[in-house]
Formats: sequence, C-alpha cells, structure tokens
Amino acid sequence: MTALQLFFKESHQLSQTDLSFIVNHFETISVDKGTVLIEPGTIVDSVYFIAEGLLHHFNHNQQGEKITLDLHDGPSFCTDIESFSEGKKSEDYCVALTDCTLYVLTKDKYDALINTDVKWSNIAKDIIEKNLIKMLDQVKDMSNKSIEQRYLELLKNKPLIIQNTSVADIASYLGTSRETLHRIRRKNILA
Amino acid sequence: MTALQLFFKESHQLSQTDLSFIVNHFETISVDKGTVLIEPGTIVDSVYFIAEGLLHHFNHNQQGEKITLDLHDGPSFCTDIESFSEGKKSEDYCVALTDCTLYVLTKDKYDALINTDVKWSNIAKDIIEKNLIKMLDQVKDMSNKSIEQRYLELLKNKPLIIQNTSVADIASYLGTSRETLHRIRRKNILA
DNA sequence: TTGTTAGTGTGTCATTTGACACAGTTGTTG
DNA sequence: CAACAACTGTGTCAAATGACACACTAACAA
Repeated sequence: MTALQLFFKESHQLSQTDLSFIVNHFETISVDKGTVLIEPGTIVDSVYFIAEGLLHHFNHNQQGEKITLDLHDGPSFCTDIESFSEGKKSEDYCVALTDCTLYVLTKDKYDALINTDVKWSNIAKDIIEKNLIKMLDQVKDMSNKSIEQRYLELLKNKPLIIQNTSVADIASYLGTSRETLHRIRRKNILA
Repeated sequence: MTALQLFFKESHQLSQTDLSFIVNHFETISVDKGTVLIEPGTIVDSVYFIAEGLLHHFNHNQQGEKITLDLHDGPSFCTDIESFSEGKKSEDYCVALTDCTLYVLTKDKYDALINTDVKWSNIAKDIIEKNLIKMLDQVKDMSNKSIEQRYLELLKNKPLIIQNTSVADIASYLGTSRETLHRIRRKNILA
C-alpha cells in the first residue's frame, strides 16, 4: 500500500474500489533537492501530496526579504490554494528542500473527482478543514508563544525540518532575524 | 431577501427552492452587546452567521493575558471550528462587541445538510476554503507587514471594528502592546 | 449624584531586538 | 585542488519595544 493510500485509509472509511478510483487520479513523481514546484507569476494547477521529503514554501516581502511561509513534511498535501482554487497568479515559491517522492493531482483531475464522486467532495472538505484548523493553531501559537518556545517545539517535533533548513529560513518562519535565532540556539546548546 | 440568502446567492448558483431549503435550517437570533456565544470548557455546537454586528474571538495565553484571535464583522460565518468539527472542548471566548443579528446553524442541522444535500456539501467546502485562504493571507500579513501598516489598513478597511474595540484588544490582535499601538495612533493623528 | 470600574494617554527606563560588519566553515564546481 | 559562494557564529551599537507607574476620562451602577 502506498503512502497516499495509507493516508486516505487512515482518515476515511473507503472500500478498496473507492480508494483505487481516487488514487488512480494521482501521478507519482520523484524530484531532486532544489526542484521548483511553484514560482511567482504562474497559475498553480496541481496539488502535491508529499510521500517522502520536505518542501519549502516561501515568498518575498515588500523589502525583498525572503519569508518562509511553511515548512512541509509528509504525509500531507501542499499547494498554493489561493492560486489553485481561484485561478490567480501565485506570488509564492515552493522548492524541494530534499529529494522528494510526490503524488501529483492536477486541477482537471481534481475537478473531475469533485464532480463525479460525492465521497471525494467530502474528503476534500475534510482535508481543507484540517488545514484550516492547522493554520488557526499556527496563528494562536504565533500570538501565544515566544519565539524560543516555538523553536524548541519545532526542534522536538520536526527535527528533520531543522536539519534541512538554513538558520535564516527558520528564523523568518518564526518571525525573527537569523541573529536572534542564533542567540536562542547558542543559549540552548549551552544549557 | 435576508442577509443570509444574499450571502449564498452571491457566491453560489442556487434555485430558490435549494436556497430556501438550506436557509430553513438556520434560526435567527438577536443578541445584546456583551453576550457570550462561546466560552472555554464547552463544546461548540453551532455555527454563527453574522448578519449585523461585530464579534470578538479571543483566548488567554500562558501568562494569562487576553489575546484577540479575530475581530469578525458580517456578512460572514464565525465559530470555533476545531471544537465544532472535532467535538473537542473549546479554549476560546466569542463575545458580541455590539448588538448583533445572527443566524445560527446547530451541529445536528449542519450534519443533516451535509448528509442529505450534495450542494450544501460543496458550499460548506467553499466556505471552509475561503476561510483557509483568509487565514493564509493573515499569516502572510503578519510576516510581511509592519504593525503600523496593519493597523492603518484595519483602520481603513474595518473602521467599525476599530471604533468598537479597545486599544488593548486591537494591540493584542496586531501582536503588540497597548503602549506601542498608542505610539502608532499618536503619530498618525499628528501626521 | 457619587462612587467604582474600565479604559486611555503618557513618561521613564531596562531589555530585547535588528542592523551591520566580519571572521571562520562548509560545500560545490570547474 | 583551488576558487568561489553560501552559510554560520559572533561582537558592537542604535533603535524599538515592553513593563511599570500614574493621572485623567468615560461609562455605569448604586
């Protein structure tokens, strides 16, 4: 059973027939570290399911500084939903931090699923809802926790992300400078 | 036509029959300023559509300080989706900042709609998706814009929210102290 | 009306942070 | 291997921020 099948099976009751029907709409790809999946000015026409590897989702702020929006690991979905769903040009980058194995669902196949299969419509709703809850939790964390606390939790819960991402990129993800993050790291190595 | 009907009509193609069927699952209520709709320790069993008025969504951080998570105006939906959807106890408050007219959809009626009407399932997906995009934009704003810039945009786009919310609550929404927000306000009054 | 409570405006001051500068390290590529 | 680029670690310093304190005002209830 593939990582994708496992993901659907664990979150939803589905017969093997339904599972196969849905999964057959996806295509498997392997990409090298550094591969650009999304770049500004393009319309995102795919959803990516990460079976293996890490993706770096970022953009540039008004001062031209690179800002990390998300650091994705698997098993989970990744796309620029605003571009994918509303057909707008993306303003973001999504780049592979490591070699990755991905399952790709293109927009036409996504629409075909939505329109023909009520089960998929509900699964899509649940996946979007889980992502909404994740974002709400992230906003709460940003308001409620210190940068140090969030760094230490990231280190504990997602060590692979820390290992494969530069200090500067993690700093911008946490909303601080690389110098401040460095002070936190130094303090916690010595402690 | 009610604010709720108008909201659905503008975002989705629906026959008058479908529209009435869906809207009939809601109940209208009027609540006074200060009414508590959600409080910690309870399981949220309703979604609220704001036809008129403002709602204040907040919680307390680890230091016991009040943190504003969202300031809602209409026409839009408001709930604690994590509690409503996953049946967890809420950790948040939701309180009316002004007298409000609300349309309430209870969880059993929501489930009934999801299970009987494919159209509603897709509408729910779209509403959740729009909220996800809104949250993603908020996270981008928090990373990309200064507190001053975000305050001035709030003042311009949602003046009613500024008028009906205390400086301390707006400050915690913007992620700063009431003193710092006060400095920003003073500076921009004089300018 | 008066007392009480919540909120606003403001100054001072210690702390934290970001900006800048630069040396050392690692990794890549011809 | 040598050269270069990218990143890390670090110190200094000015600026921004939060904490604290307190007077003043508005809203509300007794």
